[in-house]
Amino acid sequence: MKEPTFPDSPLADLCRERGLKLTGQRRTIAFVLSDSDDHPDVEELYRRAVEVDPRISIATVYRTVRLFEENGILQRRDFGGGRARYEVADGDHGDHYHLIDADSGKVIEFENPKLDALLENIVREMGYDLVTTRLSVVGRKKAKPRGNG
Amino acid sequence: MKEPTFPDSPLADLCRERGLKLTGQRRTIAFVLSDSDDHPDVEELYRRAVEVDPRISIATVYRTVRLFEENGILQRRDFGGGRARYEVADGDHGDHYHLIDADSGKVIEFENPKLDALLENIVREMGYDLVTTRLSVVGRKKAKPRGNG
DNA sequence: ATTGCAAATGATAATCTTTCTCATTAATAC
DNA sequence: GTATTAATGAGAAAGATTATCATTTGCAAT
Ligand SMILES: [Mn+2]
Ligand SMILES: [Mn+2]
Ligand SMILES: [Zn+2]
Ligand SMILES: [Zn+2]
Repeated sequence: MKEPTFPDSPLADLCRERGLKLTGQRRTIAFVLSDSDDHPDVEELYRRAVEVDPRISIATVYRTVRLFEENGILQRRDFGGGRARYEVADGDHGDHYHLIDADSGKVIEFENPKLDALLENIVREMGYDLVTTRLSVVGRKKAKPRGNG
Repeated sequence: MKEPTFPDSPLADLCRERGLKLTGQRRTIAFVLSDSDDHPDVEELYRRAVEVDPRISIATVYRTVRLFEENGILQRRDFGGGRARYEVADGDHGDHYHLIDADSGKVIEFENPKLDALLENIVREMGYDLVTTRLSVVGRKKAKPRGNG
């Protein structure tokens, strides 16, 4: 019966601004998401959310990420591996791409205006307007070249 | 009891070269794949294979695309929509990318050496060797600008 | 051509992620 | 505080893929 107390997160505010009903669960999930700077999948979000408020079900996490994505609050990512992953669609964080370490699975973000522009141009020259770019590269850490091999 | 007769496809030969046992089913699936120039999913491959030889199960199609992918014969693609899609990893067809028409779902292939090089460079400058590029863009057909609106 | 054996197949169960159902609960407006 | 309506929880269902296991088959050695 005791409700956990935590401040309204930026995402919770966004939720309100869009006229979405701000339930306890959504407030919790929004808090967890605002607090994350990685790319959790639904199971991981569920774990983090339960830690803040155990009165939450995984069904609601699924529902909420879908809702947030439909409302432009979240971005869904697919890094392979079968489950969707999510991150905040942050205005000032900006569009970015992902490099996945082939050995560790670690996700490294990067931006590149040249790449932005090139993709725009390619698509335009094919007679289309760019709607979405789905891009991730897998790489393997280079062995540092040594003076004496 | 009657076996369908069709010539060995390039992929069937590849299969033999790699020392993979060339079963009737694999010959059929290889034939169907060699005959395709699109990006079928497993269900679609199954449909095409059954047309050539009904003595084939979808389990074997799943097994075979996995085997072929592990052996560099096939490439798996993910265009969203829940099912993996496949195309021949053709040496002379070359690496290419995919533009998906947002309205029709049609897949349009393109190559772009500048893009190849840029991605290589970006990844290298982050200290990695490029292993795989997963890239597809979604676009919407531009309305042709008209002299009189 | 026959035989022997390991590997592949077919049918179906199991798994995994995500969505749906429906009875119950809770958020917002009055 | 009450009413209304939407959201939630628990579990069933769906959809894609993989695993299981008895049976069949490719292929190499006779
Ligand atoms: Mn995927
Ligand atoms: Mn997918
Ligand atoms: Zn990111
Ligand atoms: Zn292609």
